[in-house]
Amino acid sequence: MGKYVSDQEFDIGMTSPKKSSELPERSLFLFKSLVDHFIFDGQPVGSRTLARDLGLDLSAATIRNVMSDLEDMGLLHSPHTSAGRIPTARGYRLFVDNLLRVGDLDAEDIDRMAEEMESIENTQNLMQRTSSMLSDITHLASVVMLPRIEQSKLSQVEFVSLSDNRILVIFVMSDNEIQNRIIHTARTFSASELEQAANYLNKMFSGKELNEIRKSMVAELESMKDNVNKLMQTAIEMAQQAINSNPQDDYVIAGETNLMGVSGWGDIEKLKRLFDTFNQKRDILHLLEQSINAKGVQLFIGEESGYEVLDDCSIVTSPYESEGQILGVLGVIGPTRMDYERVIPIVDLTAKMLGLALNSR
Amino acid sequence: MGKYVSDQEFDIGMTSPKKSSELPERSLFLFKSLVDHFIFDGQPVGSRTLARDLGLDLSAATIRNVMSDLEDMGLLHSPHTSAGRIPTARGYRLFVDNLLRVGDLDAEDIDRMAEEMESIENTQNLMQRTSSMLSDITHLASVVMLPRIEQSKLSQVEFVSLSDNRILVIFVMSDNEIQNRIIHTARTFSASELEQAANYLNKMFSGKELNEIRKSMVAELESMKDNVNKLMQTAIEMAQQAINSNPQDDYVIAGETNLMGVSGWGDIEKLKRLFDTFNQKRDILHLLEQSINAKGVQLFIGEESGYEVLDDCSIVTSPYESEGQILGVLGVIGPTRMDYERVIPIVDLTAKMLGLALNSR
DNA sequence: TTTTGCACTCTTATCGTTAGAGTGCTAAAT
DNA sequence: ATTTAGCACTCTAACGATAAGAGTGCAAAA
Repeated sequence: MGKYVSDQEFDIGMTSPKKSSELPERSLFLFKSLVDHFIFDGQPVGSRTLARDLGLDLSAATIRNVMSDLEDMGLLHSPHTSAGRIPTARGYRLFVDNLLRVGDLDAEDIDRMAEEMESIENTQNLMQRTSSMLSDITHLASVVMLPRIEQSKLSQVEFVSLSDNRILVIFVMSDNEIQNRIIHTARTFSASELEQAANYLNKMFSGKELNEIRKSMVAELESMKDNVNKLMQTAIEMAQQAINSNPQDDYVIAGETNLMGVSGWGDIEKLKRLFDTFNQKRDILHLLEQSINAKGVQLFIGEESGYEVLDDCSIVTSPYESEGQILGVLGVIGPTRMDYERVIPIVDLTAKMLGLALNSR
Repeated sequence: MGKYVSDQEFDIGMTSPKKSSELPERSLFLFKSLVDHFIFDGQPVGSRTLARDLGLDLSAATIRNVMSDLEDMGLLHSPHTSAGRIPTARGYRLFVDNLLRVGDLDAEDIDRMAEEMESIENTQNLMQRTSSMLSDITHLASVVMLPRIEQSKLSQVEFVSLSDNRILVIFVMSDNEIQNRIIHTARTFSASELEQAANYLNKMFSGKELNEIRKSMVAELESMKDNVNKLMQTAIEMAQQAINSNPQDDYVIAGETNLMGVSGWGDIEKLKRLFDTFNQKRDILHLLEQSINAKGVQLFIGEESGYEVLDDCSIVTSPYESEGQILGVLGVIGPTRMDYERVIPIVDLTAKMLGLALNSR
């Protein structure tokens, strides 16, 4: 298996891309160096350090002037007078939009990942493992939104009669995922009635997406009112009921603990709020859904996410798709000061590989 | 619904219960007061405070003498010379074994809990919600071990043929839990063959526990060698295969974040190790399994658990059972300095209610 | 435009000091 | 024989002063 080479320019922007011509070459170079430096060791970086570490023939004072300009433009920020400077959210944005050169991936990581993904049969497990691998490789927290079952296709319906008017409804989805629900019916149905109903539904809906099915069902129910095949009606109501109550979890998360002990993350109260947010899932889910129609990797840097708890976080997401159909979103969550050059291609590739793994089913 | 009144003496001890006669009444009283005090506000408590807060006609000096004795016996411990004293693990042990008077529960909590439990149909969800409620009420982290599927009874087996030699095996368990697995077969089976096989298995094994089934299967396979009903043999192998791969999670956990920001829990590295332990599940599971044959509530205080990460924690567990059969263990994890008088009856009751909820299915 | 020099600011670490809390011990009191 | 009072002692936490170090900004020189 070959090395990963980014095969597209990442469209990472939410804001219109800055014209880099607004800034002289040198300022940009210094800026990038500063961000690199800060990402590396997490300390505010001052003019001296930069002058020393860069091979350039520039004095600290010159660099100070440049930095002062950059600060005026809102790209840098000083925690206090005698500290160095750190990038602002806008600074990171410029950095990832215009300055970033995403690296290649370690071929070994890729092989391991591909191998493991192929060996997993169950979709739920696949998502779980994908998330684990993603967080292991990036050393960040990782989330994988589960594929919307509405968007996967129904492959087969079966009814199994249990005791006492209880019927087990089984939906076999095209990705081998099984959905099942026990429903209670008004009267008892015979085995042949159930078989008949299942046949009907299979003929009718097999191969269709669940949300498609949901729509046509309403019409179906109408046209059937007088037709009076009571069983059919009940069967469809059953299926309706089974679709509507969708208790599946919305995403899996892994490696949250990687966020503990991130330098500068000393505040335990903040950390608690962050973890609570993960557990409630609602906010994170909204955020992920915003990326579901993005063409590729997407970033939310600091306050850009719009959620206060995530102010010190960056989120890197990518939708994953199978057979041209977007199924969900995955991504990582980490400190704004994360190694974007490394993380972005990893997220990108993971999404693609997950798509492939889902394809081969 | 009435108030909860403890209907048994909790057998909480791991060590042989201390004879309280070894200590004079007054010392015991002072000791209990000190523990109460420390549990309440988390600060080491000194002789002055105790003398003041207790109505007793004792000077601080006297109390100091008593405390000194208690310290010699390993029940108390001073963080440093000029701090007050705090209970040791052995101290807590004495406290819960001999000094504890468990309180009654808030009737409102009980009603809410019972109501919610009844309304949940799916076992997995029941466990999840039970854990959430338990952590909400106690403000601690809570774990609920999932019922061993080996110990729940098989109610029905069904085979559904999918395309390409793939067969969906469905086990309907007595608690309405559904187990299913897709298996691959060497050849294609007709619908009637599958039905026949299912009928056979149902007749053979319905109403039996899975571990029981597993045992008899081996014998079954032997006796069938020459009998040559190939289908049967395959069917049994299928079921065997389905039972063996048991991908279910071992426990659910809720409210971990309650452990963040516990006073004295400032060390973020420790916290990370604790959360990692939760995620790996292995150690916690071992611990829970130790309580599976206890008669009732069981406590592991501080180092008693034997796991270093849990040195500052206490774990309160109780097995839950349904129809006389022990199904699993639930419990809470919190700082050693937790409100035992409140927590113990809650854990006890939750286990009982979970048992009841499982019964009525 | 860049650099040098310098005054200035702010953080961090260190040290000494002090106040307060709590102990342990001894001698007196009950 | 207990209990209490008195007192010296220890340790922590808080405060302030001080000094070192890092980094800035600005003005004047290169």
